[in-house]
Amino acid sequence: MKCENVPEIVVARLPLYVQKLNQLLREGKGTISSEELGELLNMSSSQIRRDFAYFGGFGKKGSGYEIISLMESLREILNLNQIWKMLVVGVGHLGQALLHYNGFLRKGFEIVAAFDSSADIIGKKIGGVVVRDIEELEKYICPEKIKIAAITVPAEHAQAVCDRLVNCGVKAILNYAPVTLQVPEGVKVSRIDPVLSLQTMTYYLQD
Amino acid sequence: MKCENVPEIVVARLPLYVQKLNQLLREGKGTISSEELGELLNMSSSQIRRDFAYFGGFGKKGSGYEIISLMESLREILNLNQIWKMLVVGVGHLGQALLHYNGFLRKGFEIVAAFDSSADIIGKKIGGVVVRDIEELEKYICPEKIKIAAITVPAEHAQAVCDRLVNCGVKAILNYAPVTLQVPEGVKVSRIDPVLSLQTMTYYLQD
DNA sequence: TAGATTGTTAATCGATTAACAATC
DNA sequence: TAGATTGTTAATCGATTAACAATC
Repeated sequence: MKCENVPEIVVARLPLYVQKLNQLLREGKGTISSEELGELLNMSSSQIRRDFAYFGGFGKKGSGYEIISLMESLREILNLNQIWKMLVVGVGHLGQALLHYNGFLRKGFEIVAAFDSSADIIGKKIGGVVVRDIEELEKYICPEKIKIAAITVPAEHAQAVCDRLVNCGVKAILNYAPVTLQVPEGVKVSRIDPVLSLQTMTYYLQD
Repeated sequence: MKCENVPEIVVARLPLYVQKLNQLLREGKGTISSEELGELLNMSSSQIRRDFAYFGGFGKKGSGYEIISLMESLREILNLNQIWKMLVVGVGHLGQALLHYNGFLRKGFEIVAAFDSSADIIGKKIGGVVVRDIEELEKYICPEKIKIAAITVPAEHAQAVCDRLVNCGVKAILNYAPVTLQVPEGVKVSRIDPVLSLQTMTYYLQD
């Protein structure tokens, strides 16, 4: 399985494949062609075969892809066969919603700690996790070697929190704050901002 | 202001510019160069100038861009100078979080109605909005001419809900369900799925 | 004026697609 | 074997960047 120089845009499609293959599996399907998978995901069969080719190809000429084994291979490539520990920093409305959401754990991302600066909420238990004082961030996280964090603090504090997280060895950040974060090379940031998405779509709306 | 054939990827960057310009404005800055804006947004100055050129260009050679007027122009292009009405379909944990979130309204997106199929929640008022029976979706939405909806129903119902929304004239969908929706041409879908983002980032993580 | 910075073009880079030999 | 479909290459398409004349 060769994996050098895979474009990021290709990597970003792999979870989409995993998700659809998982659904097909539950529906009892055994194999699928790139053509059919493409139709389900609104992409070309060429692109799918090209994407898989970066990792050596998983199919059988003439009959397509075995869904179980393809999914397993992709999950392996994406490092999904483990429970990833994750922090939440900022326990306002949004942070609380994340703590209550069980979809993360179901997909292998376990929220192991939450931090906030407000005395009103520090010490409370939310969604099974005790909220800690943000001042204890470094003390808690550095020895734990946690690689993933979600930032759900107000915009004006997001960069400072980000810096502290990066300083503690966090390498992947889910950024819910409406700001563009600056991070050193090697740290990945994904922005989750539904408002940006809406503002893009309104370009195409009349009225 | 020429606006034909603007690539979607360019349109998707415009809200990012608006957001950063808004921040700069609040900080009291008056003008900015493409170079400086690029640094703040982690992109090249060339790209920024090229993006603006699709709409005719907004700068002054030698001195850069006036922040207020650039922002106003971009907001106009994106149709942001109005309140957009928006529906939420599915009032589980996630839907309720959206109804309580005031960031949408602050940015010009007003949630005017919510729908669910569960008798337990129909009729309740959440975040200032009464939850209606999903069966009344068409009756409510068609005359209202609402263009934007958020789908927060379980994965297995998302496509059916989507079809009904599209049928009622909805043209922009914020899809929180973990499925790829099929929509006719002219309807835009934005997926909000933090798990997909996490699964992309874990590719780059060791361990 | 001199310096700065735009708007725009051409060159480069990278991603997608079409095509097809290989082969199950 | 014949039909189907992959893996892969080359061609195409589109986006980004570099460069610079125009000009504030």
